[in-house]
Amino acid sequence: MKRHILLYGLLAGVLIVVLRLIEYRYLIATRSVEIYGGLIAALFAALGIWLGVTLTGRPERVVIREVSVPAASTFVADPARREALGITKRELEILELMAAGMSNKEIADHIFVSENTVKTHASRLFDKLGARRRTQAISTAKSSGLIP
Amino acid sequence: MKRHILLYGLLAGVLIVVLRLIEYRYLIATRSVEIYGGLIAALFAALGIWLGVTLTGRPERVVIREVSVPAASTFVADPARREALGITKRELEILELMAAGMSNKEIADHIFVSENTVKTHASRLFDKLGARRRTQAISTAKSSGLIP
DNA sequence: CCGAAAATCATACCAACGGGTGACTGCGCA
DNA sequence: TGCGCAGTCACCCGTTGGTATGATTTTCGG
Repeated sequence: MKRHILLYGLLAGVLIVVLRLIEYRYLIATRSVEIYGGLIAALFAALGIWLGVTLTGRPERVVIREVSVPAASTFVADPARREALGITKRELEILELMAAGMSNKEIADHIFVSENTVKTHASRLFDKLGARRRTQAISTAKSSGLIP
Repeated sequence: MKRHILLYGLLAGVLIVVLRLIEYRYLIATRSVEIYGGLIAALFAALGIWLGVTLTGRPERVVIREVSVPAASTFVADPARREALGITKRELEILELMAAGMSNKEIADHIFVSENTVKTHASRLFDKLGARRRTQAISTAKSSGLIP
């Protein structure tokens, strides 16, 4: 800000000096004041525009818009959470299918294993999650960020 | 924009005319060109500043900063969804407790009714949701926006 | 005040779920 | 090569969940 004003004054002074030099050196006719005037006007107008633009800066208005981000779409399964609880990939797979509302038999048919296998996976899963029912397992897994 | 330029030119012309009139009318000494120069400089600088501010001031740059807001906290249970499926308040209550991982007995103790009552509520709920298991009911209710 | 919807409870039955135990097979790592 | 882990499967048994049917009471709008 102060630099601008100083620069402005300095330029004005230099211009005046230049004009005087021209006047004395080349003895330009007195009535050519219009030429000087126009010159000065153009120069200072340009300077003024530059100043105006520089001083006022860009009026940047920041609008903070709260956008509700669908948690499901931004969900990324990170293995860190899974391994923190000692849950294997297969167990997580069964957990997801359970959360989708499938029965043990349906899960078994879906991943091509026997129902007993699904049961043992589920049992170990409940143990690791500290759940006694599948609904409880789903609930805690959800709040742990294990599943969307 | 165009209006500004026109106004600018007009002002310049008027100023020149005024200066000439002053020059001829009062016969001001030739070497007082500095005074004229300073005058013109000041005027046009002011004009330029005004122009700069006016011209650049218009395009207000709006920066939209999207703030991610947890979707879960913005959840509001609207009765429209519930009634569209013909689900009663009590049934929704049982649904929420089911989704929290409670057993029928726990729900019964929680809302001070018998386990049989919870069972009948649950049965009707499954019927309305087209679910055969509680996990499935929770899953569909969630995707329907019935529960968070 | 009356009737429909909602809420409550019971009984019986069968399917699904969950716990416990034991066993077998690959696979990677020491 | 042996050990541990993940995955697979089986059996039994008790608990829980879900369906069907029927009944009573409460609530609420016309």
